Amino acid sequence: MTAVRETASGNLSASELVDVLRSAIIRGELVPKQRLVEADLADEYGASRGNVRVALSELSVEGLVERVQNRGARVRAVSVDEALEITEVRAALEALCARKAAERISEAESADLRKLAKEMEEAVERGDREAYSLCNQRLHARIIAVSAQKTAEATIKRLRGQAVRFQFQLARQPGRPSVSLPQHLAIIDAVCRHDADGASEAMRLHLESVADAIRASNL
Amino acid sequence: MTAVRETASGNLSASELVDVLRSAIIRGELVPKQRLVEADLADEYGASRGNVRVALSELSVEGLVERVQNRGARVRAVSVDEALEITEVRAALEALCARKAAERISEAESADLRKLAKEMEEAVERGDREAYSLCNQRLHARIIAVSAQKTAEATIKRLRGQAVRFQFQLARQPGRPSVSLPQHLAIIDAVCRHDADGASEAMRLHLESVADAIRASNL
DNA sequence: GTTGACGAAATTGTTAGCAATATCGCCAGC
DNA sequence: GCTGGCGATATTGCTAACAATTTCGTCAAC
Repeated sequence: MTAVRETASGNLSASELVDVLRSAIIRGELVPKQRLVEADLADEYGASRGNVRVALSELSVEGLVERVQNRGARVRAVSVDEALEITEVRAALEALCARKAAERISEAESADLRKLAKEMEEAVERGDREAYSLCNQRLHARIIAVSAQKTAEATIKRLRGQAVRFQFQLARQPGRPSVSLPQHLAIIDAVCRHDADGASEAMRLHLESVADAIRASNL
Repeated sequence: MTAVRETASGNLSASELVDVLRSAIIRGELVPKQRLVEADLADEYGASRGNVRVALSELSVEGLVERVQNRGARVRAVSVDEALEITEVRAALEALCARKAAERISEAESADLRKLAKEMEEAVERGDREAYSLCNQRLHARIIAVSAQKTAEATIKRLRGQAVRFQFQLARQPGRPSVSLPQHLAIIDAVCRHDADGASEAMRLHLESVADAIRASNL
């Protein structure tokens, strides 16, 4: 006899379960407003209810899950207004990172970034959305890594997790790449030229434009 | 015989315990690097070990507690470098809030802020550090409230909690008020005049100066 | 004197079960 | 037909006990 559920692989520890659930929420496997019944999740992922409980607590601090006393947990639904706020905060934080990155980028990292710029141009040229989206993520991650700002990095990561639904939706928008490509190139150029003010401003403008796109798409 | 510990009042729930422990860490009752043994805390605060466990998990997500698998939890010790990073992130975020506050402040709120400015001047004039420090906190809180940026507010609050040790140390510095007072007044003035750019820049400069003071005090 | 193995004690990780609370369906009364 | 109580069920909150892991002291061997 085969198991009823194949998702339940083995016994997950509390910390593993946090990662699994976070990933499930971010990937959209668990949708906003969906109820998260402790016993069901324990069954589904093959963990004890106590561990599910701890995981839900942590995810609620991260802002991915909403808990109400005695009434359980649900996947938090982020409104458009909230997504805009989050994008503005990200703009401020990533602008800071871009500034720091421009100040301390090395030759090797600089060459790496310029290669990425070329990849992005090519992806757009041949209309490969998938590749462009991946490059986009890599670019933001790379700049944050070069900036070496741990606090900002952790904060941005958490915020990205909350707004991921909108990012996803945005990447599918028709004319989007032709708007964002020049912005991305401007950011890379400024960072590589050690132009701190320029990098900061270019990043801020880029994320302002993201905010505008979110505003436009859901109005 | 009197009880060995009088702190254990009653049975605390998990959510209450989080607040109690957070407060204890921020107030310095539990010092950095101090080990947090689950059984001891349960005993001390009159809660079950399970609830202590959940509370420590949540506080570790908040960045106040450091956990290592199978080796327990301790109060996280924030280094000077980290405090500087945190202050820079706060600078970016609070500058954003100051900008938004300048854009949407009402007449009533404006009058309130100007009254606070007068209070601060008077506190400095009569050398009342305590009062000035309280006004300082109120000012930052007020501007964040007026800005109505929930995401930024939550993020700033968390970061403040982590760096509170340095804030405290800073407030006791001798010449500090004479440096920060004009900055505070400039912020208030710009916000009340609906000068968004000015408010943002004034706040950024103020927190840059805080970063400088931290840098100087611990070198 | 130092090193390393061994075992006891301390501490964390996990699980199952009980108690408390909220939710839902049902039925009487208006 | 609608409203409001009432009991059954579903679900969360909590606790105590058990299992696994790490830490620390002891002691023998070199």
